[in-house]
Amino acid sequence: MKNMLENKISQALSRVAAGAGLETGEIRGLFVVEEPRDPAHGHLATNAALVLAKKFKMKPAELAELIMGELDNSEGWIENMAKAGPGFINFSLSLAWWAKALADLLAAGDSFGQGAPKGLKVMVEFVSANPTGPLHVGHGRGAAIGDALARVLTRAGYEVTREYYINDAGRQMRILGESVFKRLKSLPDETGELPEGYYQGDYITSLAREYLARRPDVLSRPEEDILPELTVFAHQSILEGIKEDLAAFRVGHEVWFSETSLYQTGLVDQALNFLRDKGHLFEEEGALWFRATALGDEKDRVLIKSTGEKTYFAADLAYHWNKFQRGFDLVIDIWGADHHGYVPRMKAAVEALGRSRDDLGVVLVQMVSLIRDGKPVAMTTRGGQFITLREVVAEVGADAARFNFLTRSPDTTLEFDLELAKAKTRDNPVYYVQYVGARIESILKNAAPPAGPPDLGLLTQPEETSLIKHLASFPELIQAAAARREPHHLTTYLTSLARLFHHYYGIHRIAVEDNPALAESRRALAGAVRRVIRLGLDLLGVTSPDSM
RNA sequence: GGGCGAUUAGCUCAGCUGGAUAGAGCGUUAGCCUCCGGAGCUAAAGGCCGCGCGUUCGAAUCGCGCAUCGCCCA
Repeated sequence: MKNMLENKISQALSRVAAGAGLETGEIRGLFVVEEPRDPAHGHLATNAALVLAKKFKMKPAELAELIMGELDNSEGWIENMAKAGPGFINFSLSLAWWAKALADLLAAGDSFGQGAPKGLKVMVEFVSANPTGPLHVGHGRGAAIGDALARVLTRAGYEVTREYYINDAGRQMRILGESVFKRLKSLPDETGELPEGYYQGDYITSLAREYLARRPDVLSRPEEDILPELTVFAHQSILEGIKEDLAAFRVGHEVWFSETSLYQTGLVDQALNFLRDKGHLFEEEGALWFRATALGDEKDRVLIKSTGEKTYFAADLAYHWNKFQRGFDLVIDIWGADHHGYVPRMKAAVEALGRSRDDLGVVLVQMVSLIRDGKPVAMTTRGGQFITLREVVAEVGADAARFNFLTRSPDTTLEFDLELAKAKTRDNPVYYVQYVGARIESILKNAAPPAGPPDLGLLTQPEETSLIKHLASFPELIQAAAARREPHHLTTYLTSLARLFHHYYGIHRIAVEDNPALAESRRALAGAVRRVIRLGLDLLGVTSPDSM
């Protein structure tokens, strides 16, 4: 509906441009729907700020005059027009405009905000933690962002696949197996530190104990026999744990992609051959290199070391080649911000593989620090002292954890206050938002079924118009969040919506006893709020209970 | 030394494809429980949007430089 107004103004702009002998494309317009200056007016104003292309040097005020003269308001959507200040035109939209917006929302039901299919396949690859230990809090933030982004993209009209890349090849796996082996040998003593460079946590001890219980004869066999099976056992056990943790966090990947499979199916060699044919590779000092500097990276990258061992990057490159081969139009990777140096390399690789570098989108997620009692909680992966995602979810619940992970922009570090996340008060945004849903359910539950369609024209209070305006911007918000790959805008939106409703509720009675028709209209509005709260929370992967 | 991100109210943060008087929550202060869910609401106080220069009719938003913090690389 905002687009309708924009179209009208754009058309007016075109006529002005033609009259002034300008090309339409040389005029820029910017339109923002805003609260009215005078809230008592009861309408919303559209602020049209107009900027002419620099070379024509037309004053915005002159242009504003011309636009106003050209605007077609034969349908009466625009109730009031007034020039307000240099370059600004205020449009007050009629109540009928907003009543129709609310009617459209109600008619759309649960499909409200669902974007038309874009015909684009998107992969969101996220978490992808090495299966060498349990997921920690930082992984949780990446998981929440990746999963919410996938939901938002789906709602925006993309065809989305969630994927987890399992780094189950190479050195890390070997060290994992050896770590368990060393711990196995030290049993029943489990207190001693393993040597430097080995994984230390309690989970290593648990794995060792578990394996010993399963195969009591394990230590009587030669080391080269047991190491491989110990490695497989450890990595599979840990992966199972990761899957359980993610499931408890309501995160589901459709595809679990194994790094090892890239080698088994020959994809790495195929990808390297492809690049060699395209002239992106060269040999030097016995190693095979990717000429990344030609595509914007700061140095060239080794793909096969002089020892013959392929690098992690070689596998990752093959993996991304495979992603595009599977038909994805857009590939989004969610990485920890400490991998940011990897971005130019991967972009260069994507370009070398024959795609636009923009076909790969990378979302970098900054660190999480946990706060308890106002003090940071120490989190190191060394020495087994780290807070796992499982512990956090067990303590505060998946709803609070997810919502809190999604309150901030990915590129700012996040302080996660454990006490606050558990609080059942206004302080805690997730409860605040959920509370609105429960409150509305309670209000609607007490009402008799409506006799007929509500008269939405009765909703003339400014607080009602503010609510409708906010509700009506939901589809637009989803598109913006998808385009910018920033699901955290949903939390801001929902918190605002909750505040608007609480405010409205505090001022106006919904179940007005002496005016059943008005009560019916207000219940319809409340129902619309309830629906958008539910839809919005669902995009975050947070539940919206009917009672709390 | 190079790179990426951050810097907005006492605290934690939104807002950034340039628009009118920069927004929330917490905290502080003053109010509201015969009232549809008080897990709530009303209001007040609180800002050189890190600093400087530039582009523009207009900059928290864009560009350049500097400072501080975090991270990555050498």
